[in-house]
Amino acid sequence: MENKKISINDIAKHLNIAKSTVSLIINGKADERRISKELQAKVLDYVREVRFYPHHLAQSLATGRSSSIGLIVEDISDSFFGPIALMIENLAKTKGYRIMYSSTLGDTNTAIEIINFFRRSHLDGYIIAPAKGIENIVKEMVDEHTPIVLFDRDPVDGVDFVGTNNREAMTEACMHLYDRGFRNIGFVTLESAQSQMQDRLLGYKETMEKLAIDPKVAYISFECKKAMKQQLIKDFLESNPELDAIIFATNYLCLAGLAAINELNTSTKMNFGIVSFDDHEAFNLISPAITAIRQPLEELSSNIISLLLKQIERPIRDNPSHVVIPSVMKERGSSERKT
Amino acid sequence: MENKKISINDIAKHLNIAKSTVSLIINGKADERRISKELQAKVLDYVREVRFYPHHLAQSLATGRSSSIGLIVEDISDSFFGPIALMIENLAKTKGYRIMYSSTLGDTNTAIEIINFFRRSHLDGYIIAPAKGIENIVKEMVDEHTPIVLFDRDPVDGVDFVGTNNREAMTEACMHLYDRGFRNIGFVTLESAQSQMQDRLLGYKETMEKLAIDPKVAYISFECKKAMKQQLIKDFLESNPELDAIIFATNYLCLAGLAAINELNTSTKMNFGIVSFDDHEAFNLISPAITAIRQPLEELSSNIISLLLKQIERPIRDNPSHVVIPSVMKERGSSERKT
DNA sequence: CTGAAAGCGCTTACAG
DNA sequence: CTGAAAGCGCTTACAG
Repeated sequence: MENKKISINDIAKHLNIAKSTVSLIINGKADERRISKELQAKVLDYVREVRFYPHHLAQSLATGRSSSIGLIVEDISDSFFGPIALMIENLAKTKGYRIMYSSTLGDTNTAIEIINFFRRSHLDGYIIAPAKGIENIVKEMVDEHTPIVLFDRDPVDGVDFVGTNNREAMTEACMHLYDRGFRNIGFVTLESAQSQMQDRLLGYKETMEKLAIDPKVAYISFECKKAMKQQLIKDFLESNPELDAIIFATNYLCLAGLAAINELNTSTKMNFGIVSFDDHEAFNLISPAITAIRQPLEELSSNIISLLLKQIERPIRDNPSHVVIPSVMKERGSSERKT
Repeated sequence: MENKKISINDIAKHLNIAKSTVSLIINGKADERRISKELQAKVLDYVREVRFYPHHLAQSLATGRSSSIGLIVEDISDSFFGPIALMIENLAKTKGYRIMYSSTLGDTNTAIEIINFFRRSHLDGYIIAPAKGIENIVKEMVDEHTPIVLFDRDPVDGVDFVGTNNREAMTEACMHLYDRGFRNIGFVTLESAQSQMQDRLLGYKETMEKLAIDPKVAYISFECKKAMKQQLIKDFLESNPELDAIIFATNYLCLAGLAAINELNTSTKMNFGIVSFDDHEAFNLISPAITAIRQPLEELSSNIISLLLKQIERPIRDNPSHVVIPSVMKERGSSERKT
């Protein structure tokens, strides 16, 4: 009750000094303005006594800096974006920035709404895993000199980007299976125009061509429910009985695929080669354990945040960075030599 | 470049009217103030033309409402908090609120820092899965009439709370295993004073006593790495060879435990009863599939947000709510009748 | 029907 | 060494 929002004015009044003086002292600019140590101590003591914290919004409005970063991902509960969000938050926190986040669920309109909503807060910077169709709004922001880093997919010309080597990693996965004796390698991917998915597809197709293997691809819609995904993959497997290995373009497709494989008769699934793009905490527990292409989440996160902070601190935009951090394959039982 | 931050002032100047008029029109209060339709149209057209969006911070400062909610969880990348965060965000969005989130990683000091950081922004409300030792700061906020809802653990007297029936659900899990012939049921839990963990432990101990079964409990530290957790569980199993079933107090403990069990010799793990508190997307894929106690994430989320919005909209605090939403057990292969 | 003024809680030249 | 003033971009009584 009595704790009714104290302000810098109240403090100034109580201490009989100007509020500018209070502001300077609180912000550690007292020495450079040569304010007496006694006054400083007096103010700081009182500030502590009444537990005064400057109002962030007012500070932001006055300084033009919000100390907040907008993080826009596809799905915060996803096993790729969740950990990245956590790491980015922790890194940002050490530099005094907080995170405002939002999930687009891959929808263009949602993404645009979120971005515009965030822009009204004049955040200091944006980290975005872009949904399709937001190139224009991103360019608008760049034109306004808003610090912005894209990641994971769909780089935009002239904008900092951080991602992994999807195509090469997929090539490696294909060769890995081939080297271990698998000759009929299928690919289960999302029906998606996003660049990271296209690159994975491309890596697969190229390599199949090089190996003179007939490519077999299942395209699954992102929107359909898990049970539906599972059914579609099952259909795919049943109509392509010659397949002896499958590469999944994402870990949740792999999970759905494993459920599908479990439904098939045992003979089919014996000695079936499997590789997943993106690791998963449960891949080690399934038998056989699932071989996975792991994205280096920590390095992705640290590159993202450091590029953004560089832009925030030095708004003179130099050449945009395009950082590619290679994924590494973690071999497990599911891709052991075909016997 | 030319897009340099237009303001309500610029608009007023350009149109030769007062900025208060612009403000009223933008906020849809033009009719009630009987501003001519022509003026309204003129202003709105111009606003659209120059793509003007009111500065959120300035609005907040003037109105005292930030339209933002602080969400403080233990770990945003966790399979419990991630989905809850997503659902809360989506529900909040429909009411015009955005989310600022942060992860405490269970650390008291981190939690207090985060809360104080957020408080400086004078957010409209807070949703918190409390870390230990933040009761005082929570009470402080309540005294200041800050809308706040706690969830998942450690309710505080006089503060709205949403959680599940940990104790009863654990009792159910114990009885479930007992009914299926398991007679030596162990319990693997976190070394944690959090109420939800204590309640699960209590449910286990009580039921064991009732069943005249000797309780066997492993306490694992939250901080230790996954490999370490796995090792500790393995030790526990080896030193208690009579166990024929295990209940895990969280899903990630279960994942670590499954890895531990995999390392044991095959005879031990055959016909071993397993139940996990909290479901996991991979539990269906492991064989046998893992029986789990599922928390109703959607209902938890919707209750949390609606309690908070009620507080925000009607700051006259009435009796605090304490909502308990029962979990339901999903039976799978890992708890089939012992043969 | 519309405008001038005060205020939200800060910061930052500027002046002395 | 310290204070008075203007301003950040809004909203909201108040006045006419």
